[in-house]
Amino acid sequence: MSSKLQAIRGMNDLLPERSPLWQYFEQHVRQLMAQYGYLEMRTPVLEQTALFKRSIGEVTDIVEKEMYTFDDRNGDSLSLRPEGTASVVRAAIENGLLHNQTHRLWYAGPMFRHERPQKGRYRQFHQVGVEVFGLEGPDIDVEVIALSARLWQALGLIDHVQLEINSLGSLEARHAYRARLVDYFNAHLDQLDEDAQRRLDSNPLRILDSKNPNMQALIEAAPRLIDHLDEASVAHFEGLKQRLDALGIEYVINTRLVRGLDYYSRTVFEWTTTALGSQGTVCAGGRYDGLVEQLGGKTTPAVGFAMGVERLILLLETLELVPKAAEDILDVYLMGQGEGIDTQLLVLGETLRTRLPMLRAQVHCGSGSFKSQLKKADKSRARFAIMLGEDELAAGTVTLKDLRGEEPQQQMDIASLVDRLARWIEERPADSGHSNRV
RNA sequence: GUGGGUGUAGCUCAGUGGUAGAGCCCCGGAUUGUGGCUCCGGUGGUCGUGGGUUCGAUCCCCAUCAUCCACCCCA
Repeated sequence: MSSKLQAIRGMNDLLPERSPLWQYFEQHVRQLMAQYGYLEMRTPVLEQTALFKRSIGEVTDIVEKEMYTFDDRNGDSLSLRPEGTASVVRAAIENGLLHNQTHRLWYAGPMFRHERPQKGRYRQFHQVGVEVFGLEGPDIDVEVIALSARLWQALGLIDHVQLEINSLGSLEARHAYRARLVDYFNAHLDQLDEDAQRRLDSNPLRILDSKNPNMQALIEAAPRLIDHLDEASVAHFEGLKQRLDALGIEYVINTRLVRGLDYYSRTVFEWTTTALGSQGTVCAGGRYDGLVEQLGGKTTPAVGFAMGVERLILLLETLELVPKAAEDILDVYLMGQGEGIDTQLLVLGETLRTRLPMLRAQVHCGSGSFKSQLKKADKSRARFAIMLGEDELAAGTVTLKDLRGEEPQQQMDIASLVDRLARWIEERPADSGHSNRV
């Protein structure tokens, strides 16, 4: 077995059969970002380990036991990025993007965490994220949430996800609350399970997230972060809710909603689903006003989110929300039989692609009976077969066969063929099936 | 990192202590150059890997790797 070459655990190949699905999703993302005027940022997958230690938090699980960290040949400690925000902030600082400017940015790409793989969770996984710098009001928080809501709308997911919001308050308010919470739990130490006792030191806010039914009463009675916010954060949160209401975006306030990463403050939100088992969060984000400064830039308010692409695609598949047309990759399949026909097919294919750049055409290569070629044409999911044989060659025509409709096949010259296919391109279904839904 | 389930054909899975099967897929055929439905035929597997028990293991045992689900963590 040791000699067998295989992919690294938790790292998956995207097979051709599934790539149209990903492209369907990615096209919606690109269109969405364009709609809001967000610009794409691309950063390396490798960074200095120190970047993540300083941003995510030295004692978080992600940094302590889930990062792919190794020494470079010259002894520098490098890490594969476990998330996108730290890199974007680093790049923004390094390239001077944050000097009294605002930026609305997005990114997409692979992230790496050494976790035990399970449904919707892999060691190399993909995120699409948004980061906005230089804007401090709840208005931009709402824009970012509205942007994500629009994506769910476009993908047909809006009825299957729920928005949860909370406020973590200022850093000071949160630290003060954290102390109160630790006191509270310390007073009831005997009721805490093993996990909770461990978290009491590392991340006490996470105890509020516990799924242990035996602790729910204790958690219910715990002091609530939302009751201990500073005044400015309360106003910010009110502003957030008021604007969400104005946009008709439904939400629930989840006072137990916290973040695994240290850099968040004030607004936090999560889009969740019940359709994916235990990996219910498909998108999460919030405000991180302190991070830029923490990483050496000048104080800059910031807000953003990241979504898990694998989880969203899984959700689309589970709910059967991917329009069939998204998996059609061909309009026409060119085939035929006879002396020198293969060359004629290649020529015709190139002619059609030149005349109709939007046409998706594939030419049959290799041998095969007429029957088997037609079978391949059918399998290819192309709408039409274009057939060329000795008859057509002699007459200077081609035969167009509609593989999916009622119309009988027809012999025609090339000009008519181009006209007919041009009409098809006009009427063929867009693969963005849900975007027109109200 | 912890617990449990599963590894047999490209895919989904049966199966037996005496070296293996189905369906789908793929290929070919059912009169000339016509797919989808049907029928017939065919290709294809060192039964995840290594070791042990045994006269003999795909089957029992151990280990290992992979995968799935949950915990943990998180998008």
